Amino acid sequence: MSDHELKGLYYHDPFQDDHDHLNGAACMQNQKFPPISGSSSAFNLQGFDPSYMSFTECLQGETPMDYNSLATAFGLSPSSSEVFSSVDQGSQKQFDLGDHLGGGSNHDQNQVTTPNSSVSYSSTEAGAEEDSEKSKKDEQQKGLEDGGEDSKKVSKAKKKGEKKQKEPRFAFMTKSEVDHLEDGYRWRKYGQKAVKNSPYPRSYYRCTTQKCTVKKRVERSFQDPSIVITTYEGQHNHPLPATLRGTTAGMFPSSVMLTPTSSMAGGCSSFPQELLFQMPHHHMTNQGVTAPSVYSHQQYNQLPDYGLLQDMVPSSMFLKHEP
DNA sequence: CGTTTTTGACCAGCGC
DNA sequence: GCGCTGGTCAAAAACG
Repeated sequence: MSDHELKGLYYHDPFQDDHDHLNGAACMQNQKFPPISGSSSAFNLQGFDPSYMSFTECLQGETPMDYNSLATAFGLSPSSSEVFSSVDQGSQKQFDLGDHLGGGSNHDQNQVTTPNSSVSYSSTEAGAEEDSEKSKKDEQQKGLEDGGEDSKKVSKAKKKGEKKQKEPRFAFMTKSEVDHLEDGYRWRKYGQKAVKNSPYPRSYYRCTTQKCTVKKRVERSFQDPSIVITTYEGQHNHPLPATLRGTTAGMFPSSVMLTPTSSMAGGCSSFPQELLFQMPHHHMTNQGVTAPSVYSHQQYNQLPDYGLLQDMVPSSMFLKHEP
């Protein structure tokens, strides 16, 4: 194994956006957490505190919050193209997930980082990094309509014109036996690829609802096979399939935590169910920036104005799914 | 029989 | 230019 692998620098896919999230975070710095009217707020998970809506709810887009809120919660501003662009472009190719997942050290598992410390993250670096692969792919899709000839193979002649705007994406990790976690939506698998440096393949799913372009990628961590990494891309433009509702609502963790990626495994093990937000601290840590910290549910609730979350803008979540 | 999964092929981008 | 890689397509197979 090469050095970079050992360092876990290769886990880019699900988190290559995370860096962007980070950038998005920077963009969000002046925004407050989505002020949810009355009983709901942010994207906490249901089942724990009724005042919070479930993660699933957020995903569904049924509530006023919708994905936008979730995105916002994650530092993605649906209304901000800037954030979007920074969010979804894969400017970052490498991510030291390895540290988070397996190896990593187990430090600061219960420390609380102050908002200030995370603020330093805001320094964007790739935020304006033009449209990388994403747009290119779009081209691939749309382009080619011209050559209906033999090129029909892969080219799907998509109505060009519309410069498909970058989709917001976010990833989260789930401790689960099953790869494809039920999230309430119906997905159709459209591809599977072997993941570099990992014995586990990555599966590609698309929302089966017509006109819904949401996609998601699911792969298992090669560092910790018990962890499934799910990356959502896009925003559902429809409600949850009725048949699946209810059964999934309670599947998501009830507590929210911000955690140092390196302590993820350990942190998860101490709770029946938990949701952890992983801070995109990759290179940050190298710069001496305080590493993300773990927040208990209570701590989270106590965060004034959610300033912490706001500043930290998690790029991904860690879910522990107990079947 | 309609829908979903499987799977090999294809394409574009990137690094060398 | 070449090889590698991620993402997608689509025909065939599997499934309910």
